[in-house]
Amino acid sequence: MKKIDILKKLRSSKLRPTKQRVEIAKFLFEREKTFHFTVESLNKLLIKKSTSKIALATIYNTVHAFKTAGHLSEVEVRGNKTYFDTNVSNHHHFYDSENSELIDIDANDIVIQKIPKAPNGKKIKNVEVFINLKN
Amino acid sequence: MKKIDILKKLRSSKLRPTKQRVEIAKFLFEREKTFHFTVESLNKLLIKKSTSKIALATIYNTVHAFKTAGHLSEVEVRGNKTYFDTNVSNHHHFYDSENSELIDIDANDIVIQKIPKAPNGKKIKNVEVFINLKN
DNA sequence: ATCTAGTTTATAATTGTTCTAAAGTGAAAA
DNA sequence: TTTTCACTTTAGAACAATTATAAACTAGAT
Ligand SMILES: [Mn+2]
Ligand SMILES: [Mn+2]
Ligand SMILES: [Zn+2]
Ligand SMILES: [Zn+2]
Repeated sequence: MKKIDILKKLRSSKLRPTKQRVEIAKFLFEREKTFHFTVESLNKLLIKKSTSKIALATIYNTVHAFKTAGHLSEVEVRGNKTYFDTNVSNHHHFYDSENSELIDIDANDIVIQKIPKAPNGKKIKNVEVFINLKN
Repeated sequence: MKKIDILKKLRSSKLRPTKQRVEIAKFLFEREKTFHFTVESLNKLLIKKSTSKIALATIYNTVHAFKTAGHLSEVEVRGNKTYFDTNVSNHHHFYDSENSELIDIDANDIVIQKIPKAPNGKKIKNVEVFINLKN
């Protein structure tokens, strides 16, 4: 994803392309593979990579804004930190608890044959599969 | 589960059956259906139910001790609170985000037909399915 | 250039959880 | 039994993740 697309992405979400947002967006979205992160890990990586310091509150604000805009999704992982995911399509995960690493699984790589029907008055929004790994 | 069994459960796990542990264990395990809770919710319910106050730190200690002993499992739910489960067998969950409620799904009620193989050097520990609900 | 709503920032506040260290207690040993 | 002591409970402090606050800053419309 090129810089011009980053600007489009922000503008189309009614997010002003500020210096901070562009820098974070470039870091998150200008990559080939899915990126899974916590705000803490993202903050550390941004400190290493860039010269200008971005306030932690801004990283929280921006990540939430991107999530609300549908550019990021939240992943459920054991622990008290929140994990985010640049892959916003419907997909599944391996979870390697040794190093707290998430690995994407394409939606088509898991086929569920039998599934219970939703409780009364409820509908199924989506199905998420976690494959926990060990060594 | 009767009181005598609670005492056995504690003793067999090398946990002294103190007043507090017995009270918490009775509350958690003397019921028909699975119970999903957070430490916060458990604390509130214990305050309502019982006369003698149990320190919050004791509830944390006890819940962790029960988890370590294999009497409770931890469930992954979106959010920053940790959820526990009196069902320690391999099973799945509906998750109703409207009211943050978990509902058990028996392991046999979900059949997975196709599953990717674990990454190099890793093995599959277990597979957890979450069915997110909407209204 | 001016204006203003949106944004960033440092810092405080809040929330969930763990730590600490002093007081209390279950149960084994005397 | 009484004694003893490792285990347990407890209040409160500490810590970690996140959110709120409010003042300074800025993108972009006019
Ligand atoms: Mn989580
Ligand atoms: Mn969680
Ligand atoms: Zn992913
Ligand atoms: Zn359950």
